[in-house]
Amino acid sequence: MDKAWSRRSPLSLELTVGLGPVDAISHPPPNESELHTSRFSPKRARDTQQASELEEKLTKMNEENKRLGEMLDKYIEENKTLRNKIEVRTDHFSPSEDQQNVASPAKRRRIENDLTMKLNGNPRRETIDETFRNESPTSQETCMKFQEEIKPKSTKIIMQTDPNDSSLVVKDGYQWRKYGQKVTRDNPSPRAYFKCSFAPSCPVKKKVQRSVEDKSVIIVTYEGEHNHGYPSTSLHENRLLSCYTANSTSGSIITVDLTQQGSKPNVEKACREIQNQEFQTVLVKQMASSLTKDPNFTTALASAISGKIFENISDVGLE
DNA sequence: CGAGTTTGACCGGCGC
DNA sequence: GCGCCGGTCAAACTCG
Ligand SMILES: [Zn+2]
Repeated sequence: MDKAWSRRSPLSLELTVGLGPVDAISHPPPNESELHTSRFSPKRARDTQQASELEEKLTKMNEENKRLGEMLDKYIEENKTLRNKIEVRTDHFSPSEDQQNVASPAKRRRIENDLTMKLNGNPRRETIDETFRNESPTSQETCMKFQEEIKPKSTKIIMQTDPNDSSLVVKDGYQWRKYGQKVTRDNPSPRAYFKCSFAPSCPVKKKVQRSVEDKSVIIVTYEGEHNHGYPSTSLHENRLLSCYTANSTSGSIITVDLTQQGSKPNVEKACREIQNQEFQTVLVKQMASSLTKDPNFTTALASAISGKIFENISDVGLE
């Protein structure tokens, strides 16, 4: 396994670098006449200086943009390589190994449960990444686990919620009707089962359960896709959901912080999250899993990132 | 009174 | 075949 990819920690995806200082953006660029028609007026020297400064800034920003683009290309390329290696490894399994690893649906479910357990018990949220990068005697099996995780058309979302809020209600933009609750074997916190309130015309279900170790973290598993729009009119909720749907086809894991849910989104926190190592790890993990399934990965990722950045910019602008 | 929630019963798949 | 477990059903209940 190529360790270079994982070793390049913390995956220096400096998403904010291209934005530069905010004032460089908020000042409108000089128009053509200001740049080129200045005569021998007293203001000329100052204008020229301003113009050259602005041009310099513009050039710098263009360079940054170019660099970001190249970085993105590089990551896409690396993830393609990664995917190829996963496929190669899978192909090299002998039939006997295959039978040992995925002999029956039950065994497959075991593997899934195993993963979920790790997920539930790991507040640092590096589950698959950690499992995947550790080269161990069972690395082939973990490779299969990775594949198992991205196979189903279900999406796991790990949400940070207010620890004081003991309910399992997640405002994701859709309306849900609870149809069951169960205490599962590996988690003392009950698991709640929800159906979309548009059922039976909409088949979507979700499971919500708190993490074993960190009860402020809840894990939401969505199954299926909605065949209708958002009933909710909340912009914030819908933005959250659009982030989810952008990734829903790839069976990826998404981390969302809902601590500020109900009030104004915490911009600084969101911004910090983008730069946060864990967030980046999750992001790149998403990139990897998205690539293995979704040819339109770049579009989805770009919209997810730009959505997050736009959210920050627009909310900062409102301050 | 209707819609949504709670909760014990039930069911099917699986391992032993 | 039996017991375990996750998932679902549906009657009873609650709330607006
Ligand atoms: Zn729906």
